[in-house]
Amino acid sequence: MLHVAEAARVSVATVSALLNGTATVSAELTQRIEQAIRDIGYKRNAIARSLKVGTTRTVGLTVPHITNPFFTDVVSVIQQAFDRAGYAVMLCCTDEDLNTQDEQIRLLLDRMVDGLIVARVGDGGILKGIVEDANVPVVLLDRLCESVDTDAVVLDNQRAVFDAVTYLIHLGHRRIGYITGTSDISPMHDRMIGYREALQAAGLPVTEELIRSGNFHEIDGYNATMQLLSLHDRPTAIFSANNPMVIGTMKAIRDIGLSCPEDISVACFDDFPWSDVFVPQLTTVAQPVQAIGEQAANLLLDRLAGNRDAPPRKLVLKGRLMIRNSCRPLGPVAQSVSA
Amino acid sequence: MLHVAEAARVSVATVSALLNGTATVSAELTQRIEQAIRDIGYKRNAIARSLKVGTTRTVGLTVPHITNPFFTDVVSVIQQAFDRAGYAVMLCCTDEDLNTQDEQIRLLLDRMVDGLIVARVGDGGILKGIVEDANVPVVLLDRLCESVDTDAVVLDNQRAVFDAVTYLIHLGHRRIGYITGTSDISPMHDRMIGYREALQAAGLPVTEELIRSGNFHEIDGYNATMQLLSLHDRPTAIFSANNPMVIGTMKAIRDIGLSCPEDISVACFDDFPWSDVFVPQLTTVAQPVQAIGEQAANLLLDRLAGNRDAPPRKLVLKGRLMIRNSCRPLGPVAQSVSA
DNA sequence: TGACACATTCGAAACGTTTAGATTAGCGTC
DNA sequence: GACGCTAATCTAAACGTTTCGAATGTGTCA
Repeated sequence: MLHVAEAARVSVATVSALLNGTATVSAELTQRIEQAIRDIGYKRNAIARSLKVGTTRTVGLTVPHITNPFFTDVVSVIQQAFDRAGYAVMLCCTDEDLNTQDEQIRLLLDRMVDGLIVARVGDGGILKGIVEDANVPVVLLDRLCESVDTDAVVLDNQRAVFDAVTYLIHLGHRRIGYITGTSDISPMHDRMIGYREALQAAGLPVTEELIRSGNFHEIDGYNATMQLLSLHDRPTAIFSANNPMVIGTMKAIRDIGLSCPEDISVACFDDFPWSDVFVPQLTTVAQPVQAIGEQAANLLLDRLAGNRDAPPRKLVLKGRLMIRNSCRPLGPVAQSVSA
Repeated sequence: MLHVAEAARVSVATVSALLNGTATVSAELTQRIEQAIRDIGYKRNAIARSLKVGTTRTVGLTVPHITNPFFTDVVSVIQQAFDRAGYAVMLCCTDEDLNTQDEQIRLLLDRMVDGLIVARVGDGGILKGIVEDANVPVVLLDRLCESVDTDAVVLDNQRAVFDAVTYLIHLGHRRIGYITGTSDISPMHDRMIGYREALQAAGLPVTEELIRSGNFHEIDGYNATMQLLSLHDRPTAIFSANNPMVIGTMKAIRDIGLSCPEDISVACFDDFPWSDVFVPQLTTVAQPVQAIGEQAANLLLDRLAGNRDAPPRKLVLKGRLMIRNSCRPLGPVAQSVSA
């Protein structure tokens, strides 16, 4: 900027004023400055600017795994929203590990991000302190946190699973296996409640042997399914509360020589673009990823626009049961066949 | 840092020296400073540091669409690699649009990223100038650029498609539809050559009516497939050169009332985690996403470590044909049935 | 005792902006 | 012609670090 100022024979203050529109600059100087900028190929150094104005127009986004299609989609939407608003997004993957998450958040905070969107993992960590300090606004995504009271957008997970399991019950299923992730994050906790309540509402027993948990990965879904399928009285349907794990479920069903939906019905959380193209077409609980991403971005953008004092806002969106053909109705005959 | 210095009754220079290990600090002062840092909860301001040292330990990454599973995986790998090296990653999606890409790159450059990994779109734009200025190192990912001579890691696309199409020919297919993206990016260009050469090597004619192109989206694949399937002499196999588009291909096949592989064989580029779980299990060309991501990150990290003068390095990796059951052998009888 | 080397520590000038407040010029008014 | 007002421009002090070179103190050796 100094060079530009010299070339245009003005002060740096005038150049800055012109660039920021903070003061009126005469036509003549405007002309000279713009010429100098072109000649020199000057680009404003946003780092120096950030240091002075105390804002980086950059936000941090952490998710457990970007390869989980739910997060892929949400990240995509969030990125677009911030892009439109002129913000850059720093992306971090925490790999479902609390220490990693804390490191990533520190990294982001070091770089003076203006705000944070966090699909948190585990409980505890430095997040609580950051929210309490209230220096940088935080929006929780997908996963609430008991101890952290801040803006959030989540799904009504309990209701979504309740509906899905109730659907299975209406089809005639009585023994419904349930595969969950670790229950220290709110969606898994809430989904589990939805499962139990659906059974109870239908007067069915909650059988602990039908509930298996894993660490969100395909292999965990595979192992859990293997266990369920080797029960002496195996379930006629399986609901997987996590998307990557359902791949494992399908592989286990295949490897054990069964087929879906003939031998076992399957439903799961999160929709895929290809859900209705391949066989079986999976019945899923679709999350409104577009809305989730946009709302999360909007909550943060609103804080960044200066609305700091409003009390924390929690947005709860509804899932949608996408009924396809991976769950089959169970008549008395069918039941005895598959049992 | 000023506050820390005051609290510890030392100069800021000493605090800085301790933090950076650039000079030896006596045990006593070290103790006092560390205590002060804890008391105050001091965090070093990386923005101010960046301004002074001229480096941000941040890199920019642009991809056309993060929802394309190939890019999802590669982004994930790259993010992890830079995370390990203590770098933050700013992610941008260019939506296959050159202007958007240019804006994103400017945004990243404004923020003084130390380097750039670009899965470019279109040709031209500001990339060429940036590489020539050589201020920030650039690594091209997946897509080469005639006019831009810099580090790159790409697939041997021509060979990969040659192998896949040759496989189809060996199965007995003679009329093989080909669906490509816009040919202004190198992979599409090279894959097309692979297709043509495979046909020629087998003494088969290259029929232009069997070649359709679209803009990388599912809907484009759908339309292209619809066109191919309504030819009076329709192909017995379709190869889709782009992953999202193959979803459209499958939907078109379904909507038109045909089935794969009975009526039409399908193969495509890029593997999915679920490729071998659902029916039909797609035959695909798998890219070594892990290697691609790591190599790209390594090329850039090497430049960032100071190796600026080495000539541009082009890494070409091999694809792998994953043969599953979405392509069926075509005997004379089968051929007449499907024709 | 003075000179010298060495280890610590410090003062102050950068880095490239923004911005508050000072200065200057131009103009109308009385 | 002095005065005040406005508009345009400038000067200089930040922002929070790093880093160069100087200053200080301590011990060693001739």
